[in-house]
Formats: sequence, C-alpha cells, structure tokens
Amino acid sequence: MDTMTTTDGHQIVGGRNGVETIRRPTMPDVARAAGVSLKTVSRVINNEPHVSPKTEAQVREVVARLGFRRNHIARSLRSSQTSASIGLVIGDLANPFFSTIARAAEIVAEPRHFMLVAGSSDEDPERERELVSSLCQRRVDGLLIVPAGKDHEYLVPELEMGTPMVFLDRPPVGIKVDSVVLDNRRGARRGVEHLLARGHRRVAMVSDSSSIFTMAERLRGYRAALVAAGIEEDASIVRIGPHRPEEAEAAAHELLDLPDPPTAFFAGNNRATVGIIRALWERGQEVDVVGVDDFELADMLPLPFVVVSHDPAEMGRVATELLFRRLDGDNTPPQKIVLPTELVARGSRGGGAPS
Amino acid sequence: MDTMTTTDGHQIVGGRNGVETIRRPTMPDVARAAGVSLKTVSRVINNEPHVSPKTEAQVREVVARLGFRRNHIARSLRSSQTSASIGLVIGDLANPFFSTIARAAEIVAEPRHFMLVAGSSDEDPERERELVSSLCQRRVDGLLIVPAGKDHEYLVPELEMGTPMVFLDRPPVGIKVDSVVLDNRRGARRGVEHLLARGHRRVAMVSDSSSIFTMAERLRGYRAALVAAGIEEDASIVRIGPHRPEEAEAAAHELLDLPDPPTAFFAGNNRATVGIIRALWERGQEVDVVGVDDFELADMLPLPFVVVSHDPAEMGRVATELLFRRLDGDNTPPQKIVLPTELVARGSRGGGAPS
DNA sequence: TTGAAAGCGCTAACAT
DNA sequence: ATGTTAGCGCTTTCAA
Repeated sequence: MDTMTTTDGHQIVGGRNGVETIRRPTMPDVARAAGVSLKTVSRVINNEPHVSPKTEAQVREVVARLGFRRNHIARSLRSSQTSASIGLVIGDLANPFFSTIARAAEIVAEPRHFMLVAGSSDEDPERERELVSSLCQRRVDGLLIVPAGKDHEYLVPELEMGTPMVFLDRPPVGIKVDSVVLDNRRGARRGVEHLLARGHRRVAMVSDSSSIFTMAERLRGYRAALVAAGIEEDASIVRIGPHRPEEAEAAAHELLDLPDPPTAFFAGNNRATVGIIRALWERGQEVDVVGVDDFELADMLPLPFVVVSHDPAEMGRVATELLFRRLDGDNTPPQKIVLPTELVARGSRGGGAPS
Repeated sequence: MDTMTTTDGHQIVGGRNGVETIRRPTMPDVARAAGVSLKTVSRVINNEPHVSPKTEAQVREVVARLGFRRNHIARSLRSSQTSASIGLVIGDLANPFFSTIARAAEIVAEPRHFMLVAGSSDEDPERERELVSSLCQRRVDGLLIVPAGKDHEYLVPELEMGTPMVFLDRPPVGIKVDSVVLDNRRGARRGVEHLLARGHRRVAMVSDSSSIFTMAERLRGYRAALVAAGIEEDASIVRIGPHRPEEAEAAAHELLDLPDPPTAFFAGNNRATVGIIRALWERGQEVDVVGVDDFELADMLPLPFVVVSHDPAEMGRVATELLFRRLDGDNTPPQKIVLPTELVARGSRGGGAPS
C-alpha cells in the first residue's frame, strides 16, 4: 500500500486488486442449471402464472446463486420496445432550477420503475438536438425538454414515431405538443406594478438574453406595466444580456452610476437578482428590487427585496405526470399548462431578522 | 381552443391534435429503399470503409428521407454489450452538492458520447441497492456511486462481471474499488483548530447523522482537535442528528439557551451552517462559526463565518475520469483519491461589503 | 404446467 | 466493394 501526492494536491492511495471477470449469466444459463426450459425461467422472472411452486423455487434458487440479472437491453429489444426510461433535456444540471425539475421528474418516474437519462444543453440549440437524437436512439419512452432552440420542427419525425414529449418552462415552436410553462408575462407585470405602486417612475430592468423565451416574456410584462402606468420606457436603463450574477452586478453598478439613475430594479431571473443585490450591498445603497425566481437563502440576504416566486418542482412534477399519461395512451389534444407566480418578500433590513 | 383553471391555480389550454403514428424505419427498411443490402447500410451508418461514394450518398439520402435513427438498444445487444451510458447513484439530485457532481460527470462523459442515467437514493441503503440493480439490468458500462449504505459486498457479483465502479464522497466497505473522497478528518480538525486558536474553549458541534460516513469523520476531526488542545469533550454541546437547516437552527437555539452556552460553533455540513447562522442572526448574536462545505451566496450572509471549502465538481470530474480509465482497460489496483479542503472566510460584518 | 421455435434490429464473421 | 448468415438475450407465439 503506497501513497503519493499529485501536483493538484490530491492524494492517491493504491490498493490491491483481486477480481476476476466472469461471464454474466443469461436465461439459458439459469435454465440449464435449474434443469428447466428457457421459457420457464422467463415465466419465473416475469412473475407469470402457470409455474408450479416447486419449479419456481428451483429457478429462484439458481437465479440467486448465479447472481442472474435480466438483461434489460435484450428485453427492450424484443418486448414492446419500452426501455423504461425517460429522456430529460435541460439547460444545466448544476443549476438548482433544472436539478429541482430533474428530481421532481425522478420522483414521479420511480414508482413506475422508469429511470431518467439526463443531458444538459447549456442553452445551445445544436446541443439540444444532439441530446434529443441520442435519447431517441436509446429509444427512451418519452422526452422532457426544456428547449434551448427556437424551432422544434426537427422533432416532427419523433412525434410521428410515437415518442411522447412535454416541453417545460418554454413552449414548443412549430409543433403541437404538451407544455408546462409559467405565467411569465403576468408575473413580471405584477412585479413591476408593485414597484410602480411604491411610487417609482424609473424602474430599471436587468435580465439574461431575450433569446431565452422566459426572458422575452418577462420583458413584455415589464413593458406592459410601464405602458399601463403611462410611463415611457427608457432604453438606457434596460439591460438585457447579463447571464452570470457578476455580469448583472456590473450592469447594476453602471446603471447606478448614471447621471439619472433608476430608483428601482426589476430582475429577469435569480442570477440577475443576486447580482443587483450584491451591487447594492457593496455600495451600501438600499433601492427597491423585485426579481423573478425564488432561491435558497434569499430570505437571509442583507437587503430587503421581493421575488416573483414559482415552483420548479411543481413544474417538473406536472410535466412528468402529463408525460406518463401520454405513455398510458391519453390521446387528447396537446395541453399548455400555465403555472401561477406569486409575489413574496425576501431579504432583511439591517442586522437582524425581520420583525 | 378552450381554457380552464384547475383548483391548484394551473391554467390548462387545450389545442388540437394531428399526429399519426408511423413505424420507426429499421436498417432493412433503409436497405430496401436504397436498393442495397443491410450490411451496406450498416457500413454507412457506422462510417466503415469500403463503401463507394455513390452508394454511400444513396444510402444517406434514404436515411435522411425516412428519418432513420439507429436503434441503440439493438446495437448494444449485439455489439460489445456497451450501452454507452454510465449509472449515477447519488443522495438527492436536487441537492447542489450532488447535482454539481452529476454535471461534472456529464461533462466528462459527453465527448465520449456516453449518457448519464441517474437516480437518487435519498440516503436509503435499500434504495441504493435497487438503483444499482436497475442500472445493472440496463447494462450501464460503469457505475458512479455516492453510497448510502455501509456494506457494499452486494456489489461483488457486479464487480466479477466486469462492471467498473467508482465511489464518491464515501469509501466502499467490504469491497476493493476506486474511490474519491475528501480529507474530512483533517479538514474538520483544521476548522476546529481555527476556532481554538481564536481562544475558544467551548466549541459546539452540530451535524447531520453520524451514520453518514463524512459526518462521522468530521466528528472525529473535531474530537482530535479538542484532544490535541487538551480540552475535554462536553457531550452536552455536541448535537449529531439535525438533517435539515431548520433542525440545525433549533439545535443552535437550544445550545445558546444553555446555562453555559458554547462560545463558538462547528457545523458538519452546509445545512448545519445555514441553520446556525440563521439562529444567530435571529438572536442578533455574533458568535464564531466554522462549517464544512461552501455554498452559493455564503459570502452574502449577514454574519461572518468560515467554511471548510472543497470542490464537488472536481470530485465528480476526477471520479468520472477514473471510471473511464477503467473502461479503457486500466487494470491497476483500486485507488483512493483524497481531495484537499481549505479554510475560507465567508459572510459579512454589518450592513456592507467586507473591506 | 411446460417447452420449442421464431424473431426484435442490429453487428460480426465470413463469403463473394 | 458488396452481400449472406448467424446470433446477442430476451419475449412471444404456438404446441405439447
């Protein structure tokens, strides 16, 4: 047993090896060892009727002894082509929004013994198509997609071949399939109206690229609120583009350094919110902020703000249940399910808990 | 197009349906349509040599026209039994620690066209076994496991059948396989020593159940630091068990309400850290805190504290690369890779950024 | 209650 | 350069 340390500070401890590879037992192997036919083994494995208790016990004993595990690949090939898996295409598994969706999907799939095959598109339409292609080649039974692209006609063949799919967070373009989305426009509008009601006339907006459907919708909601209040939009205080919190933070600083700075902020997503809060906090300034998306620890940040909250887990759950309904043969027309949003106060004033 | 609203506030918009199911084209279908043999199609699809450009173009045209997609299930069955997928068993996909690992694994797997099949064990050993069984039935090429159970002998058959596996975060028990873990004990010890160096003699520990390997190790590190400093452990200020932040928060309140309260806290993981910080913040008290695990927004919490930081993405990356090395035929003895930890100041004092 | 034979869609080995 | 045949491990007829 020797130990070494690599340049990156990892310590590696070697052990001994002592495993020899043996062939995986197959059903014929089990049948031979149990002295029965292949079909009988199949019956036992699949809990089919018409097997005598004695034969069954015999087979089960051999199964256990040999460590037999049915080859699901082979089963999928022969049997009704079901791989008992669903494909999940999301933006980034490491992003809590997406991983919450993934987990919710898993929870719905688990009791049906379906597994999740997941891939991150990184918001790249090309990668989205590659992932979908990979998943279809693997013959997943259904697809859950948070689309990055803006045209989904490429999915028509898959649809025709009977692969059910549900879009999440962003609607399909060019095809008619189920989707579960947020009421982005109304949520954003209500968030901005909250600021206007507090007397603000110069409300800045900071958000990720408007090529993302949700961002474009939230921008529309922002504009609708301004129009309804008779306020003309000032393009100099609308910053669409910042993706990472640091970019949003820089944008907020720039806006606050303007000769005529905004008196309030509307953030298109939680990364923008975090960036803005951080900028304000660094400057020791307190400015009203409303941001779309709730996030962990939001209530403990050192400045008060309001979030347009929604439930990603609910989105994942609803979408996955809809997908399974389709798998179960539901042929009703495609649905668009719109989940509500809600204004919630977050953050804190001063050094202690809000009273 | 009609709209209805459900009791839970979801809005459902129905659309029209117009998709008819057609059979998925197979290689023989393509061969027939292209007027060539099955094998020729196979050659084209697999970019094998010895196909005339003319024939190839012909086949590709038909492939595109029919929307042919090779059935990976069938390919897996015949060909070297590789499903081009790796199984990932983690505690909870929605937990950022695990989803970061998953994403890192994905990034390593992507260029090799391997997909991730993931499942959450919820820290339940029974569920861990079920997941492993499901994954093996699906013939994943390798397994990445953050084990929940404390005995992994049940994996011996899988090992013998040649399924490579790498354990993450917690070492295997009863089998010799690769693992990538943290230097928990030393990290914890250094964290506690940091508090002792600041003059503390009554350092409380709050952590999740010691049945989780990492927690037990961190508790050992805590004890080692106390012993080295000649301080006798006071069981009344050691709270092992709190799993959710709220439970840790309650534990912190209880400890602070003690007649002889601790003057500092050591938190076993980030959930404990958050709970403790929240308790202190609610009371308006400022007490030294060191917690294992870094987390997002830690630097913006309203109280200063120190984290024993490490890199979950690095853990996922290293483990997955090791797994692929095994898949590539590396037969060297199993390794145990230990990743370092580091003390980092987080949180902030007062109402502004740290200067 | 049990078993024999065919075949899922592909790749591998061997012709031609 | 192209094609033929066998067979991966299972489920599905169909027979006994």
